[in-house]
Amino acid sequence: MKTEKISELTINRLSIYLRCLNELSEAGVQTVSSKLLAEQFNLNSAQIRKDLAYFGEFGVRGVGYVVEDLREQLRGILGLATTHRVAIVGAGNLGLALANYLGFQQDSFQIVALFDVDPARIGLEVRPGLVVRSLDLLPSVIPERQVDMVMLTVPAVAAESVLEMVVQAGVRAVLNFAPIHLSVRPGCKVKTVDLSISLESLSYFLANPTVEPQEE
Amino acid sequence: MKTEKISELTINRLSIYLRCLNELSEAGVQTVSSKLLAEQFNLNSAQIRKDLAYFGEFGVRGVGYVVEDLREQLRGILGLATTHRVAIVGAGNLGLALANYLGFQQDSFQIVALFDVDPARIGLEVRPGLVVRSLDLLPSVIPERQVDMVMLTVPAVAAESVLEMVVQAGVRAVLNFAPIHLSVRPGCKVKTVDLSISLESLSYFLANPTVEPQEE
DNA sequence: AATTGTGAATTCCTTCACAGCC
DNA sequence: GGCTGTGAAGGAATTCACAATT
Repeated sequence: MKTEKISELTINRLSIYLRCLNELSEAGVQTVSSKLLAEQFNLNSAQIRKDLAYFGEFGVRGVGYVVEDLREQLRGILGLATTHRVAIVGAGNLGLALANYLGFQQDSFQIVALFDVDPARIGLEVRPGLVVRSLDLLPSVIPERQVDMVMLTVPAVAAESVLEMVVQAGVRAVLNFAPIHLSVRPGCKVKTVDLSISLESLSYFLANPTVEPQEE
Repeated sequence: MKTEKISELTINRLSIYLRCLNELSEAGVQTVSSKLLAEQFNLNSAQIRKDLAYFGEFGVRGVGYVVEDLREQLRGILGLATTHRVAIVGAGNLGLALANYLGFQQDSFQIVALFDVDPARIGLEVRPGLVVRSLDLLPSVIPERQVDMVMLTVPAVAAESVLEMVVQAGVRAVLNFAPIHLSVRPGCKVKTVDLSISLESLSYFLANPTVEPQEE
């Protein structure tokens, strides 16, 4: 285990490797080589070995990696061994879609609270046990329900002030869907999913057909 | 205008600059310096100047950039002067949320078709003029409605085969929400928005609190 | 005086290539 | 023989620093 700082790019790839290991495990595969993993997502095998080597020596020379072992290691490294308790702020189309998205419920992320400012939405029971509550209740509900992560699906103009509330309530990880650059706050990690940027990047590609399409 | 290949990172930043210029324009600001722009999203001012310099000399030394001019230039470069016609494949929670998301409708992206395989969803009128249609109709509807972009909101297992259909129908730009690595197809650009990766990266941060939070 | 545009320097990330091990 | 782990090389992106321009 090195003490070097580990880049976000490496962490993102660990998620990708883990997903693949889950499939291999499902399929009953015992071991896998970095070469085989690399071919799945056209990456370089040395990159995979380097990524993993930041965290330990998980492989067996001449053999590869034991699927079950590496899978458990990655789940541990990524903090997925424990379930995260997630709140969604903003019960519009996107917020509700995320609340109902099955991909999260089953796994390591559980939606445990849902907030909005619109009185028309407050009280709506999205599914059994998950009711839209007033944003005013956020400061008390977040510690009460032990929320450790928030998804922000509020309009861009509201995002900065809601982030402030959320950080004050002790949350240290936020996934922001508002198309805006949020100011950096010590101790709180914010990741932004910006659909406009993605769409505009596709638009650029369409407008400039000389450029060959490439991996993002 | 250089002939160098321009990185995806540069293109993404152009979108960010454009959004800021739209706000400045709205506020009636005449000119802006790279330094001021940089401070908005803690970037380096040289980076902004370099990004812009790939496409031309838009600035005035000693003055900065004329907001309206640069705004129009960026809209042109990003292919936003013309409206894109977008189809959504997969009318589940996420697909419907995107179909109703106002952020797109007003701007350069117009949702003009919506597909699903589930008979229970086919025929649903999401809003006036936008009805969920059978996936079987995709090959004919896409050219008919002049769709040039697709958002894929189908389950991961279906994504690869739907992508094949979409590419066959002549679409060259796809925004994929399925948590899977899609194979690269010549002439078609695919961008993936992978929420699991984002969430797991936040989870890593929570599990490793020694690391300082940083810009994504 | 202020700010752009850009070569040079730096930092960061990826790939190569091979010693070491099973 | 096959595959990992890693130092060294190579490549890409960012930042510095300054000449050029208004």
